[in-house]
Order: sequence, then C-alpha cells, then structure tokens
Amino acid sequence: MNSRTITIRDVAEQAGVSQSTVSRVLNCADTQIPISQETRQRVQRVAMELGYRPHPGARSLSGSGTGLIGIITREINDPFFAELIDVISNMAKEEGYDLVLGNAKREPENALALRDRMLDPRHCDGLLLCGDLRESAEDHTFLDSMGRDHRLVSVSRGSQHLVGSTPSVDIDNRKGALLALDYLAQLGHQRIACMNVGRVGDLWERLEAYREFMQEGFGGVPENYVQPTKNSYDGGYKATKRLLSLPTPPTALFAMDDTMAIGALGAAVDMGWAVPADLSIVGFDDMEVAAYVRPALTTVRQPTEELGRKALELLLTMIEGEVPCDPCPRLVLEPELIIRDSCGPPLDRQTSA
Amino acid sequence: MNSRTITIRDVAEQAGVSQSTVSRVLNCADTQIPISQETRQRVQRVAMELGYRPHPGARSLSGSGTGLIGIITREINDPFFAELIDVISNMAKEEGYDLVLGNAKREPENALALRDRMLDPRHCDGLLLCGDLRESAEDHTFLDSMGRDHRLVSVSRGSQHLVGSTPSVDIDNRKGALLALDYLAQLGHQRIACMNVGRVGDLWERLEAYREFMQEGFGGVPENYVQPTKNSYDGGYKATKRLLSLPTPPTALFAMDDTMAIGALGAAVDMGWAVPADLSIVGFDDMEVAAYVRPALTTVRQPTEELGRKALELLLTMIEGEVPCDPCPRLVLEPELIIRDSCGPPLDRQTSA
DNA sequence: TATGATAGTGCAATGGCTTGCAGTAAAGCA
DNA sequence: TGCTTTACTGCAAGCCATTGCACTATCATA
Repeated sequence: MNSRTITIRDVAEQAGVSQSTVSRVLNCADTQIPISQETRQRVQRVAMELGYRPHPGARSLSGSGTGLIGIITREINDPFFAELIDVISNMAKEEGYDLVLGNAKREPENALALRDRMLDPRHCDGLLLCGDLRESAEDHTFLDSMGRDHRLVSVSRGSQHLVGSTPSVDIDNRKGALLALDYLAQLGHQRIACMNVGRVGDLWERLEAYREFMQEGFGGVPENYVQPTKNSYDGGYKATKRLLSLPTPPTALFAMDDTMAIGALGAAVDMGWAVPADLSIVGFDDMEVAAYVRPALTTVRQPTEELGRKALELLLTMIEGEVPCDPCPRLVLEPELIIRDSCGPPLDRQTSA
Repeated sequence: MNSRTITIRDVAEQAGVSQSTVSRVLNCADTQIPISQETRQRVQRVAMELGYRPHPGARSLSGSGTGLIGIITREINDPFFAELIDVISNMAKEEGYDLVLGNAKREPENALALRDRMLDPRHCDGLLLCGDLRESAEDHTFLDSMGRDHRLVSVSRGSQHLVGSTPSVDIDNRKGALLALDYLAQLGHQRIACMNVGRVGDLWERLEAYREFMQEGFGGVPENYVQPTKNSYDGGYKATKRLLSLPTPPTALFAMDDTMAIGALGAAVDMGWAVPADLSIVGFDDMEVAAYVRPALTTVRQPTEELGRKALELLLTMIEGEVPCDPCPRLVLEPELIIRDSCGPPLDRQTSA
C-alpha cells in the first residue's frame, strides 16, 4: 500500500497525459472534446493499477455531487424499515452511492433538522424520507414543503395525504387494509377491532379504510374498538389487553402492522384467549418474523423489495437526469394478503359449522 | 431562504472581519492568535443569522475531517444489529457525526471492499465494524489487518479471536453462554443441543463455551447435537426440526441467538413439542420481540445500549484525541440472563417433582 | 521619542477535482 | 508549400475552508 494517497495528478503523470484528460476519461464526460480509445484505456489501466480513488470532498467542492444519499427513517429499529433500508442500501451500493443514515426517532422535529442538513446539496445528492411522522397537519405540510426541485422522495408515508409537491412511492394502504378486512368478514367476523397510532400517514390510511369498511359493512365502529396506542410490540400488547377486557370484546383484530400484531398475540395468550379460536389477528407488513411466531401470522405483505427499488430508482432519475418530473410521480404498489394461521371463523360460526 | 448558499466569505463580510477570523472563531481553534470576546460573539451571531454551514467537502479537502463515521454491519436486517445501529446513530448525531451505512450482507468480501473505501480518511473519519464475518481464518486476519492507526473499532465480533491490532468492544460471550447453560443444567437438563453457524467470531465463542461446558459436565457433545445452520429465523427453524427428529432428541436447546430461538420455537410447535414442557429453549441477545413471543423467550441479554455507546466513545477518542491507545483497548461487557417462560425442567424431572 | 512587547487581524497558499477555452499536432486540400 | 480543418490535449480558474505567517495598531517602558 502506498503511504500517500494517489491523486489525479499521479495518474496523469503515470499515463503521460494531463489531469483534465484523466478526469474526462474517468467521468465518461459526454464532453464535445474527443479522446482516443487508446488513451482512454491507458488512463483507465493506470488508474486501476494505482488504485486511484477521487477525493470525495474535492469532487463535491467542484460541483460533482457527493455520492451520498440520505435516508431518514421514522424508526430504524422497526423491522419493516430495517428491511427497507437493507434493500435500499444494497441497490445504492450497486449504483455507486453510499447511504447516510438519519434516525428520526419518531419525532418530526428530528426529521426536520435532518432534512435541512441533508437536503443541502453539499451534503447529500438526494434524500429518501421513509415512514410518515406527522403528528399534526402543520408538521406534515412542513415536512412536505420542499418538493421535487430538491431531490427528495417520500417512501411509505401515505401518499394520499401528501399535499402534492413530493414524489412518492407507497403501497395502496387502503387496499391492503380492505384485503385483510374482507378476509375477516368472509370468515364471519363482525366485531373487528383496530389500533390507532395517530396521524401517521401510512398507518392512518389503514385506519381510515377500516373506519369506512366498518361503516359500510356494520353501520359503524363499536365503541372503543379503535384503541389508541403506539406502533410497537408493546403498544400492540397493551391495546389488545384493553380490547379483550371490553364488555363486548372483538372476535377479530386488524393490528395495523406486524409488531402490534405480535404484541397482540402475546396479550391474547396471556389472557387465556386462543388464537385463532377465540380471536383472529391480522397483521400488516409481513416482516420476516411473522412467519415464525405461532400461530404464524396472517398478514398483508408489503412488496418491500420493490418499494425500495422503485424509490431509489426514482430518486436517482431525479438526481442524475434532473428530470422536471411533471406531473409529480406518485407510485402506488400493490399489497398482498398472506394467509397463515392466525385467523379463523368466530366462535359462533365454529359451533354452527 | 437564500437562493445562494452562504460561504464563510459572506459571514466575514457581514461581520466586518476576514475569512480567517471567522474560521478561527467558528472552529474554536486553540490557536496562539487571540481574538477579542466581542469579535467572537459578533461573528457567531452573524453566522447564526445567516444560517451559515461550512461546506463539508471544503472542510475535508483542507484536512478537517468529514464528519462521517462508517458503520459496516454483518446484516442490517438482523434485529440485534438494527438495535445497535439505532443506539449508535442517536449518539453519533449528538456528537455531530453522521453515519454512513455499509451492509456486508454476511459476505467478508463485501466488508473488505467497504472497509477499503470507508477507511480512506477522505471518506470517513472513523469506522465501526459490527459483527464478525469470518468464514475462514485467513479472511478474518485480513479483515483485522488494519489496526489502531486507522480509526477502526470492532464491535461484537468476538474479541477472543481478534489477533490483537484492532480496538474492540464486545460482550463476554463465553460467560453469556455459561449463564444459559448453567441455568439449563440447574433445571436438570443434560441433553442440551446447540447451533453452529460457522466461524463467526461472536457466535463461535458461544459455541466454544458450549462445547467446553458439555465436555466438562457431561463428557462431551452427543452426536449431532451441534447443528450447522444459518443464524436466522429460518436457520433456527430447520435446525430444530432436525434436532427433534434425532433418535435421542435433546430436552433443551441453546439457540445462540434470538432469531434462531424464535425459529426453534416455531419448529417445536409445528412438530407437536410443547415449550417448555417437552423442550426448553434459551436465546441470546434479548431483542425486543423476545419478550412478546409465547412462551416468552428466556435469553441472554446483551447490553446493546452500552455496547454501542462504548464503541462510539472509543472511536471518537481515537479520532479526536488521536490517542495512541497502547495497549490496544479491548472492552468486554457483561451479559445477563433474562429468565422468562421458555425453559423448565426436563420431562423426567417433571414427573419426579 | 524611540523601542519593544502585546493584542488583534488578514493575506495568500493549500488541498483535489472539474471544465471552459486556448492551444497544438496531424491530416487534408489547393 | 501554405492553408484550413480535424482530432485531440492541457492550462488555469474556480469551488470553500483552513492556517502559517506577516502585518498593523496600541500601549507601556526606558
């Protein structure tokens, strides 16, 4: 290993050309100025041999981007987002970008501060905003306030609520929720409960679909069937305990996401309710562990891989192609119901069956 | 918002001083050159008002660090590492650093490539290597080959096996394993099985402790009681199915980590084995979900928070203080047994009890 | 009043890369 | 042979912050 880092100068010298030629060759610049194939190859060979790497700072200083993409996540430590980051990080590497992590820790202010820094073109070439954080309408507008001219893509934030200036990639949360709810209804459930974690775009869309479904199918939501809680294992656990203590407890639970569903599973067992005999539970996300808990979780799968790929693809188009993207791109991907073992007919149907 | 980004020039102009003064004030340079309190405050005020942020590229170009810390992880999409990243990212932000993600995807070559890039001082100020990847002795030596002069800290890689040149923060895996195994033995288990995921430092240490324990306590490991597999839900599931199909199946399982333990739980149920009545299972990590599966998982808790904090702390000392760190720091933290519901006495003891 | 010390300031070089434009060599043409 | 055209190559000016060193006031002392 050389002790000194190799600069473009060294490559130029070795290859017997000027720095500018090296730069032009290595950047494959679509410049008017032609360079012979022979020179090209020689430069590339020398650069390779010397193990030359351009200085990232110098590149960004002279306006060639940072090679960095920021990714602000509602909660890194949430298996769904961990999977999403995983997908995106792999693809980013393939495309020659590194990921800079921003952890919003569920706080809109954190996300805001992170966004301000990362959206600075000198910091990152682009920014992915994963998972909604809105606690109030204002916060959301604010977070949404910098649109397409800023190389920002929203992922899984609940596209329906976005004001319109940010390109986004989402799944159809409404449809996903309906997939789950229809399935429960088909099994014979009417007393279906749900969670409410606040005005968090993606989860909120599911809740709205639930409300609509209950209204249309059963004339409304039974009292206390929408339990306010946090979206976490613990949140699901506690909310379910409350639900099952209701005078008229539900026979089924649409848990909004898999962490809550798994928490719910635990709560049901602890209270002596058998799943799915006494209580059916549907999750959302289909995170890996969902298939390994027992009973295995019936859940709505998000196409995580596709979600990540499309989001990064879109962002890269914006960064590299500088596409004006008008109308503002809004991708909505399809969720899928994965039927496993956590749902069955309600008790009354079981006896009659 | 100003359309043009604010440079140090603008601040200098506004404050009526020269660029160098601004730079000196803002960096709190411990220079010999004195600057009056009044000027200091004026400059700071102006910088604040103008919302000045130094250009990261320019800073790194003139040798002042990048403000970036690389974090290469065996597998982002592994709840334990996700938790670790979470901790570290929070602390890094407090310290004014951003995290650049490197996803090794379990491949040593990936980690190597990432390391080469990130260890370049022009890329990152320091590097955290989380989780061991060694598949062979050579790979490991290689990954370890750049030591303390390179602002690199190993985290959870199995300190015992590190050759000695890399500062590290680990837990005492041997002790953790013994905590679990002693507990199982105390309950009356003798037929204790285990997983083998290859020469992956941290997990390998646990396996070695297991082997030693079985040798000393019961004169050796019963045939096929160490199941080669992957460390994942699926790996645990499959290995357990194999274990329970053995002519003389185990009465207890030390699953090496929680993902495998949860996979094991699923396999046991699927094969009609009750946990803990027919099979006791101990995990390792105490990731969040461990407390919510049923039966709740008895497991060895890693002090994840402390692990992350100490690692970053150590790295920052190396970066900022340029400490020669001799002897090479090697922190070993204490694990803790968390007793929940997945263990009980073996069948024969149950009847006699 | 000159001299030296002290407090405070700013010029200008530096770092590595990109890129507009000026430059040169070679080939083509009259 | 002398001219234009074509096919390339390289100079040098940025980009922005850092920092060694030289500089100017100001004041106290001899």
